Amino acid sequence: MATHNTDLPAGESPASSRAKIIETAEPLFARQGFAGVGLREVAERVGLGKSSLFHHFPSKVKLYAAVLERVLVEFDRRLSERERTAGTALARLHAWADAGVDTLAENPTFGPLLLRSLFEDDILAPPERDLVDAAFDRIVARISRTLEEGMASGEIRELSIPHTIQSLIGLTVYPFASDSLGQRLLGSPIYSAEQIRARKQHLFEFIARGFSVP
Amino acid sequence: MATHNTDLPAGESPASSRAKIIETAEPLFARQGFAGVGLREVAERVGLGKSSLFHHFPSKVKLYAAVLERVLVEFDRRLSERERTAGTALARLHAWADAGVDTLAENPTFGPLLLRSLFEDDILAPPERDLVDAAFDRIVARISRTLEEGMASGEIRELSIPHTIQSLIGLTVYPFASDSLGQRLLGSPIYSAEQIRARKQHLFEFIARGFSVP
DNA sequence: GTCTATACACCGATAGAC
DNA sequence: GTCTATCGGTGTATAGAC
Repeated sequence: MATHNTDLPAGESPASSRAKIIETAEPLFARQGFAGVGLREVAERVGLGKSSLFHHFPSKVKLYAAVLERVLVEFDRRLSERERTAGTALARLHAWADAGVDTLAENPTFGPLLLRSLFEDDILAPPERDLVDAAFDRIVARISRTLEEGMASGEIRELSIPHTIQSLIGLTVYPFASDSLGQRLLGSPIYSAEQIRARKQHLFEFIARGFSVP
Repeated sequence: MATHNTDLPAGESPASSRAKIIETAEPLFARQGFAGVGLREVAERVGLGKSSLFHHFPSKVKLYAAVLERVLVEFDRRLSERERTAGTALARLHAWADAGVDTLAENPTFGPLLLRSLFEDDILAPPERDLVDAAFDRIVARISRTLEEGMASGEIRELSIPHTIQSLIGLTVYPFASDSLGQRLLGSPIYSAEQIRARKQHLFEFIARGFSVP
């Protein structure tokens, strides 16, 4: 009865325009950052007039927030798939590192966007900011819980949980944000199958060695 | 004989305006990134008219390059002070991690700027880009050499040098770029004496455990 | 070496027709 | 839901007086 067509082809991208705009803006924000992207460019790529964007998002900031939230939620979802891994805490951390690298490797915008969301803090304001923070907190809580569990059971050595989380981010997310440096350093793109495998192995070894009891 | 006063008060900041502009722009670029900073704001803080900046720097990009280069050169200089540390390769890596953290802790703009220089690659073009790349390469070469040396002598286990460098950057630089996240995670700013100490200890343990032979 | 004035493009955002 | 037209403001950069 609505004037809008809410009945969808089922299976076909309902996406409306909203999802399409988010997907189009995502790589631009990832590469250029919030300030570096103009809505004109986004609109052009979507195939809309600039003003039409404002029908779907009331402001540029809210579009950016929508992009970030989608990334964080998806990243968290990918980790959650491994929540019930094996028995030991260390095995779960290993599985999460594996899932994290897979997710970053499959989505080249995720590394830069996640990194930006972590150190460019003066873009989002309280209303949208809270959504992004909440998504991030879920990820942190997930890891913290398992670290505590492992330390309690004596499986993992005593270490500072916040510093460990920072280290895990630095070891996992950062390398997938620095694509060009990675390429210069490694000789081949970090997004190549070969380097993804190498990165995983490197990361796993650091986790195993860094976390095991003395 | 020159019309400009090239004779300096000796000890007093010669700085002319150039250095002052760089120092003023540095924290702005660190927080907001290249695209997020307007020359109007820089000029205001320096106490000049906007147009006067162009007398000292022919373009915004060259100012940004000058800021980045200064940071990279200074960072490299701080590492170089420990070049002749102790005897063993592992001790030198330890000393460099120590110096790196000290430098990042003393210069809150360095973390964000270094991180930006590593993953925002489409800002600088070949002429200025080469200067920044060269400064970065000196740091990488320094570390690579010592890693190779340690691996050759059997003091350090066999590992991928590029991936290890990426890991060291992620473990050392990244945490000092994410000030607000650090604060939310840690409870107190990463730039507090207490957290600097904690970060160092954490980092040292990861290096010792991650690099030692099986 | 600093200033005022200006050029010209683009910014995010709004109004209102269709 | 998309469009055209337009708003006020800012962006980098230049010209030229002082």
